Order: sequence, then C-alpha cells, then structure tokens
Amino acid sequence: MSRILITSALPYINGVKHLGNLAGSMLPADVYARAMRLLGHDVLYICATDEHGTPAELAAQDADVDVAAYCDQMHEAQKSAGEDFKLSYDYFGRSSAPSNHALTQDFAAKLEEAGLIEERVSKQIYSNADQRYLPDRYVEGTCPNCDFEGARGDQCDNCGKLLDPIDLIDPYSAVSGSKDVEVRETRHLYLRQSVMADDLRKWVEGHKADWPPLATSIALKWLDEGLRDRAITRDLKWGIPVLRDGFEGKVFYVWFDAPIAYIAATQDWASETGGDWESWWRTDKGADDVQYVQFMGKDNVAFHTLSFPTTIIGTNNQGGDQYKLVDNLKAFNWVTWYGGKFSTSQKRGVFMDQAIDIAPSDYWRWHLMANAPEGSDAAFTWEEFQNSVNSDLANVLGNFVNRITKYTVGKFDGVVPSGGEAGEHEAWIEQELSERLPALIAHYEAREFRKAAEQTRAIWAAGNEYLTRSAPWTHYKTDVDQAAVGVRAGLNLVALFGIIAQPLIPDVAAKILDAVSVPEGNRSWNFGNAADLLNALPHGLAITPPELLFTKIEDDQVTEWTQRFGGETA
RNA sequence: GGGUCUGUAGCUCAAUUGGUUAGAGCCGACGGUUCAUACCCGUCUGGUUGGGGGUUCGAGUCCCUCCGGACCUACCA
Repeated sequence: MSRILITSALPYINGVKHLGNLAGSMLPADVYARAMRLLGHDVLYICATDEHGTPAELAAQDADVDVAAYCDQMHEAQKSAGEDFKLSYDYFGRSSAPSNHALTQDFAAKLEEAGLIEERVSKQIYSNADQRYLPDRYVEGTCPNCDFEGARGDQCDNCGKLLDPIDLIDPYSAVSGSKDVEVRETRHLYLRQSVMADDLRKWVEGHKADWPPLATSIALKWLDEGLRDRAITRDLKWGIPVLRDGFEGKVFYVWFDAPIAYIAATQDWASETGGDWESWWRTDKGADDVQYVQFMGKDNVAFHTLSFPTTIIGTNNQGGDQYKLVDNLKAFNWVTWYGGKFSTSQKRGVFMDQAIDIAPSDYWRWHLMANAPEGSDAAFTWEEFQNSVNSDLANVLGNFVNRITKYTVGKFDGVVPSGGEAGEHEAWIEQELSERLPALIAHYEAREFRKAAEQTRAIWAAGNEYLTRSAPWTHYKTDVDQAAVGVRAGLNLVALFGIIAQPLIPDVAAKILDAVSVPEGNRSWNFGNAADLLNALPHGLAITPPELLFTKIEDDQVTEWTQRFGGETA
C-alpha cells in the first residue's frame, strides 16, 4: 500500500467550469483517486476554488455583488457541480481561506529570509474611471507598430507583435472603455526565480522519463530562455495582504497563493477530519513516502514546474520546514468545441451545470475519459457523445447486464445456479481476464485514461463474446447443468464488470453491484485468479435485474442540443 | 516574430520510441444468433501516414522545407 496525494488544478472562481476544465484536471484526478483507492492505496485528493485576481473582482462587479459574497456563491456553485459529477474530493477548499492567508504569508516570509524576494518599481496603467490598475490584457489602444486600433496591452491581434501596455497610443480601459487612464509607478515584490534556475533545471531534467513531454518541454523551454524574476504582488483589494511596510493595499498575485492553497486546503481538511496534514506535505514530518501527483491543463504547466517549485525549493533550502515537491505531473491538452475553444468568459461550449441537466454524470465521465485530451487536443461533438453512451455503455455493458440477469430470473429462479463444470468457454474468458485485468490496472497506474477506458470496454465486450460462445440458452434445452455453468459465469462477470467500472461510472457501477448483491467490502480490486472470479458469487444468491441502466440518446436529442449549444460556436 | 506540440481509414484515436504486411472502436456492407433496451457475435470494405525532399539496409517515427491546427510567450488565470 502506498500513500498517494492527488491535487487537481484549482478551478477559477469566475463561473461554473466547462467540460474542458472538467476533462483536463478535476475528472481525471477523480478517476485516478478512485482507482488507487480500489487498489488499496491510502489516497488524499485535494482541490479548491481559486478565488483571487482581477477577473474575480470584475465578475463580482458584473454580478453587482461584493467580491467576497460573489466568491461565497460561486464556491458553493462549483462545489455542488463537483458533487453532481461525483468528484470524490477528500476536501474541496478555498484559496481565500484563512489557512491560505497565513500559509502564503509564511512562505513569503521564508522566501524573504532566503533572499529570494526583492522590491522593484514598475510602470503600470491606472484607470481613474475604474479606480484600479489594469493588467496588460485589460488595456487596449492603438498598436504603435501597425496602427491597429484594437490592440491589447500584451499583444497586438493584428500584427502579432508583443507589446508593453504603456507603449499603446491612445490607451483605454477594456473594462469600462474609459480613456481616463495614466501611467503610474508602483512598487512590487518579485520572486527571484532566476537564481533558482539551476536547481529547477536539475529537478525537471530528473523527471524527463516519468513526466509527459508536454510538461518537461514547456518547463525546459522557459529555463532555456533564461528564467525571469516574476512579480508576485498586485495592486488589488481582494486577495492575501502583503505584510510589509509600504505594501498596504497590495495583495499577493493569484498564481503565488493558488498552489499554496493545495497545502492550506489540506490543513483545512485536517482540522475538519482530525487528519494529519503534515504527514502528507512535510518531508521532515513523515511525508517522505508520499507519492504526490498533480493533474492540470497545459496552460498550468509553467506555474507548476517553475514558480511553485521555486516557492517550495527556496523555502526548503532555508533548512527549516521541508515541503514535498510534485512527483508525478499529468498534463492534458484541451477539449475543443467544434473547432474552437471552450471559453468561460465567452460562455462558449457546455458547462457543468448544463451538462448535468442533459445527461447523468456517468455518461459524461465515460465519454470525457474515453476521449481524454491526452496526446493532443480532443474534439467534442454531440455525435461522438451519443455514440459513446449508446454503443459503449448501453449496448455493450447495459445490455450484457440486462440479458444475463433477465435470463437468470426467467430460467433459474433468479438465483446464482449450482451445477456443471467449467469447460473450454470458461477457459477462454479466464485467459482473456488474466491478460486484460493486469493491463487495466497498469493503465490506471500510468494515468493513461483513454487506454484504461478502452481496456474496460474490451473486458465488457469479452463478456458478450463469452455468452455467445457458451450460449446457455441453447444448452438449456438439453443439459441444464451445462447452461448453469454459463449463467453462473455470466452473473460473476456482471459483478466483475461493475467492480472495474467504478472509477469511471461510479453510479451505474453501484447499481450493478447492488443488483448482484456484492457487499460493499467486496468491491475493491483484489483480483485473484480468473477461475475464482467466475465463481465468486455464492450459489443460491438471489439477484435482481437492475432498472434500465442507461437511457439511449436519441437522434432528435442530438439535433436539439446541437441547436441549443452549437449556435454559440461563432 | 520566437518556442513547444500536432496532422495517420468517412469520424475519434493507436502503433513496444528506427524494425515484418500501419492497427482498434465507431460508421457502412454482409452473415449468424434469439437470452437481451433490435441488442450481441462474426466476416468484410476502407490508408501514397498533410505536400515535397533527404538520412538509413529499413522512416508514420529522425533531418530540411512548405501547408494547416493548437498552446505558451512571463500583469488573464
């Protein structure tokens, strides 16, 4: 048994997340957590809402509520959306929690002692109308390079040139449109990542073999270009206050405090449950044997491989508190939406709350993981979704469970029959299982979710092939014992199929396991030899065919959804 | 502009990291079965691996170039 700490990238607070966010971090982390628990590991899965930064303040302003109240609301909404999708967090915290304030300030103090923080003055656009400093992308104006009038402060969309907002001609606020803006000097703290570059490179290069290329290549590219120091404070009201003379009214940058919230949320988990957070995070307090796995989208990689590790390594180098660095990092590409991107701000695509109104969470979980954006971006289409549900879930799994349980009721009094002896057909399925089950486990351990889903489906399909081979309905006419062997094996396959389905489709898996009365304690992944798996249910055990497991998605539903959501493609 | 990734069957994706004849699922065609939500099982069709050039005994894989897509490019997160 291992101890496995799992975090998924923190969902940002500015709205319920779309399917792309779900598929790229929270859901795979959950599936992994469930699989590892089934394998008997001690798992702690931590997530939280990421609540600071300019977009949160602006979203609150749009909603015409106080930012703290807005975050309260949205935190509850996201927590509830997570519950709807059966995300099995051990704790779902908040980056705005008091624990994170204290811990972030503590890290900052230690980095200061380590000489890794310094003050610098920079020029920033201030909007008098909005009464706020404007991040680069919230300033627009005329491009000094090509005279394009709608250039953003960071980059001109017309000529592609990287810009500094103070160079824009006739700058205006993208928030209010006001031209009443001015350049002000403002003082900020910088994290001296540059002095950590060698440590970081050594660490990243040590993970070339076990991290996805997506992760190491992004990190090394930044290092190759020369890691620059990064401002870790902002001129905002909402956030974690910087405890320093002259920094009144300033807060830490959201990307500085958000990853620290992984730890702070674990502290909150500990205070709620009586757990010991230090044994998970502090290598000087027993966390040495913990395997820490992070899940994130590709846009998050730099922060998780460079900035946050700078915080951790810099703090550890002080020789005091020792914190864990990530061991395994799983980065995902995007789920794309009819050729474009999902977008929270532009409300394009399908969002978690809408998705759950359309179809049960298991349908989404299955489809998104069977088509996870692992190797490259993955296209979402309604037709593929329909296909996944109808073909994989309803026809292959649902029909299997239904056909054998109904037959048992019809011909064997609804109980697991005795009689007969295993023969060549049973030997065939045993061979299949003895190859496929270890492969399935290996895919989960390697966090290869497409392959895990594919193998799961292949095992279900093998069950259908087994029934075709053993054909108990044919033997029943001449040799009831022979038929009993097939029915018994079939019912045990039902139980097994439910057991292996649990990480991906927990709700239906539970229904299946209830139908064949598998006790809660017998649902973990201790697969013995395949012959025993086919004879695990007690003879005489009463089984109950489940209610319809999956409702097929009809063509007219696909048409309706395409019209309802597809119109926003643009 | 720079960097990284990517382009394989009608669709969604594989291919033990340079090694036999490029494989699965879906879709389609045909056959079988009748326990089942008309589902399942089997067979078959389908490819100049984006274009062009190169290295090599051998290239989907490595190099060059062109074309398309995505992401990052440090104050959006």
